[in-house]
Amino acid sequence: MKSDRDRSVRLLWEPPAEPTRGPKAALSQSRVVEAAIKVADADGIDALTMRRVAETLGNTAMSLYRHVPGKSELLDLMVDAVWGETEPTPRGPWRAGLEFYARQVWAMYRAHPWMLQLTTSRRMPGPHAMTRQDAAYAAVSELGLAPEEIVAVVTTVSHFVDGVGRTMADRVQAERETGVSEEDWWDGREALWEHFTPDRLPMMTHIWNSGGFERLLDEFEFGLARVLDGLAVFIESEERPLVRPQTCL
Amino acid sequence: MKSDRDRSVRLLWEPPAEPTRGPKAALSQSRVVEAAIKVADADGIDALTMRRVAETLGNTAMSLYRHVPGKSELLDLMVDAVWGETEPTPRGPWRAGLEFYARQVWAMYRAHPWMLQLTTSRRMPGPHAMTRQDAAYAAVSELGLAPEEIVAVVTTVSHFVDGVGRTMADRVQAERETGVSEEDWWDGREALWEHFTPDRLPMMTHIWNSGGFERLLDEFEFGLARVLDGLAVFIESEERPLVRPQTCL
DNA sequence: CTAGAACCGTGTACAACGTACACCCTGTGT
DNA sequence: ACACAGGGTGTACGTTGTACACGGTTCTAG
Repeated sequence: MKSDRDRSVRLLWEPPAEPTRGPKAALSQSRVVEAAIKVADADGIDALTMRRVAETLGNTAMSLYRHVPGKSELLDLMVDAVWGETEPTPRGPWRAGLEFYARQVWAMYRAHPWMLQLTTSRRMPGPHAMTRQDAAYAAVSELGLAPEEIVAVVTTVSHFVDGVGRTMADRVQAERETGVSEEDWWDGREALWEHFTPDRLPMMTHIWNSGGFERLLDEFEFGLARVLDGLAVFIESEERPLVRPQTCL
Repeated sequence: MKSDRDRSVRLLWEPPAEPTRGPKAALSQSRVVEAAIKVADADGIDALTMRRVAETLGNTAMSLYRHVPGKSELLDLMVDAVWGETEPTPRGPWRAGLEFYARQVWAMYRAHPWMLQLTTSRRMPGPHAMTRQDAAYAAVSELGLAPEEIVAVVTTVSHFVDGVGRTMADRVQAERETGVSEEDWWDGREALWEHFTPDRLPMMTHIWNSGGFERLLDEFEFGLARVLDGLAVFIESEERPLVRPQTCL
């Protein structure tokens, strides 16, 4: 148990020690991670099998296990490698900082939608993810907020970006799996439209008939502006209401 | 293809036709869906196998296929059944309405965290999910918003709730899989704390030392209040800036 | 300079998954 | 009475992660 967890920590935070003996390795940890990211980018997280990664490297599945303890740890490494591609939030006014952070994460999710399909909570955090988050905290560090308020503010932005990202990622995956674009998919749904009757779905039919679904606003841009507006209200208010968790599961 | 999609629509929107001939069925579509939800609630979405569901019903795996076309469609049915457990948003002031909607969805996610691990975008929407969303649109229908603005406002709330829900769901799943509570997990991470040095992670060590991570604010309550504040700024402003998508993937 | 340890990659094998298929049994409409 | 529609079972296949034993390669200790 303990050794397992310590091993995972070392795996992410310390560079792999290179051996002094044995034949020269054709593979390496970074090459495996790189290849795995490429596979996930190209064909989605479901296509990421050990056999497939090995194949793109010209080796067999079991060869990967010399460089990576298992698939779960490979995912850890992939996640942190992708975080490493982002820019840390620079110092500056809080709103610009949070916006920068949000855009970086959003760009990351767009480039690697599979990131959102990986469970993140208990996954071991790596150094890149941590430093990026640290820089985001720094963006709101000089507003006189309590420490827990700093965390809450950044977390709120993260949750929003995660939310938009997830629906985007789902869309990408669905398009890849079915080979049908979002529009074509919904167009082919005559059997569904039959159930769109004004008595059952009054608002939806109204929005539909007035073309509201055809000229949608940008989900990310719209939502981000609102979230930052809301945080501004909080940050600029004199007395800030503290919200403590009561039964937070 | 076409018949496939039409079949999925009928599966969700029309009650299953009951047969006139043949032996009395021990199972039924609703019993299968019910059992599947119970399994997912108890042991997570990964434990939801056809064999396992059948077992809890006292049957074999293949028997399920008489009542459900396949696992994917079973998931569709589970999702819509859970939506059916929520209250539709009542009429009233917009802010109370959106708050009600957010709390309903949040409660739904807390009761069934696996909902957030299912891909939602291309999943066939069922009648319950649709009517709930319709009622949410209705909450902001009388503010003089353009149709696409109505959609954007509700979508923003949804994205936030999805975001909080996801981290909550991840936490629940991790606790179940490892049998270790969130606190114990992080406590056992000495090897990780060694890397928490002020030069690498200045903000995090500062927040940590001042105990900010130990008295966190309620993520849902805090974030929801900010998001609604931000939407209020938008709704009450005279000229609303329209944000159109440019290259939305 | 040589023996052996350390290391790299391979091949085989297993359990668990969704589900296609062939089968037998049960009950109703003609 | 009988055909047949429908319910449930047993077997089997392909795919997944990975444990294990093995053979080849290179550096280090004696």
